[in-house]
Amino acid sequence: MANRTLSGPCRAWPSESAFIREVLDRIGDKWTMLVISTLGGEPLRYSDLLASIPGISQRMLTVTLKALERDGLLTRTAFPEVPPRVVYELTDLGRSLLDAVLSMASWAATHYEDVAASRAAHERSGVGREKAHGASPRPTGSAVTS
Amino acid sequence: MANRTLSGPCRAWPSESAFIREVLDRIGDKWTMLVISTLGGEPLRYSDLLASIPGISQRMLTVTLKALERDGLLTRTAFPEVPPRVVYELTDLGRSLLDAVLSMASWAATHYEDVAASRAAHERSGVGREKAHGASPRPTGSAVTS
DNA sequence: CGGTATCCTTGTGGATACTG
DNA sequence: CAGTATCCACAAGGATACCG
Repeated sequence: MANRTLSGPCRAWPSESAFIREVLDRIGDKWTMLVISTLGGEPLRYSDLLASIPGISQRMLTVTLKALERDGLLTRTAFPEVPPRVVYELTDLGRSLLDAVLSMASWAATHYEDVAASRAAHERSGVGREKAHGASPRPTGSAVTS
Repeated sequence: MANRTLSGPCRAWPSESAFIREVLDRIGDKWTMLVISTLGGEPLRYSDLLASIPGISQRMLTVTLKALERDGLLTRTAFPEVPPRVVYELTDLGRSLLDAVLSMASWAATHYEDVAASRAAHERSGVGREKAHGASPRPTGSAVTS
């Protein structure tokens, strides 16, 4: 589980933007989270990762893996055989992040439909059209929740 | 709090890539997490957000807020006063995501130094040089952990 | 098998100016 | 105050070809 150090009351501190920026710049790209979560179960080799992550290109897999290795989130182990075999595995640090990633995935799995519904609703009441929410009589000074 | 539905044993299922892709495409951009975490404490108005999130442009704040509103993660309430006042507030759905975001921030705060250290180490032993890790006694067919 | 190298398209987002 | 509109730069990333 992720440490719960700072989630006492549900209150976010403003000055921590820097940390969020940091983590975002590292794992907020298109593939990093996917690689981490795929590697979460067990060590995998290059070709396995390539196959397990639909849509990723060789280039991006390599780039992502190198970045993660540099940051100490995974290890790359090459066996000098022929044909070559290379295994990637999360470090403890990597696994600690995995927990946060799974927290995200969990949220996505749970609330996916809610988001989809909201999107659909916004499309219906639509682009350019005024949102036809049932007859709010607009008393003086009433706020408009768009 | 994030539901912990799928974080039993620390094992990631492969087929959930789709969900991670979803959540990533939504909140993986440069500002979304920052806006959510900034809005986590209390409702804020446009100008507050602009001031609280260092480096964000008007354009990106507007774009991000609209996307979040569409997805039902926050509400926009405009008070028809002069000068205009608009307040943004997380919905319950948004707050549920906030928890996962804080989980990320927590990880960043806790492990930031580890990552920085690893990066520094890779720069030192660096680009082109072999990593001189102290004598791990490799058995026959020794794998190379780069 | 496990990558690199190169090229080139695209999306993201910054700067700036203007509006209700 | 709270946006919109327009233009543009840059880098992320896909396609393809090749290498040890």
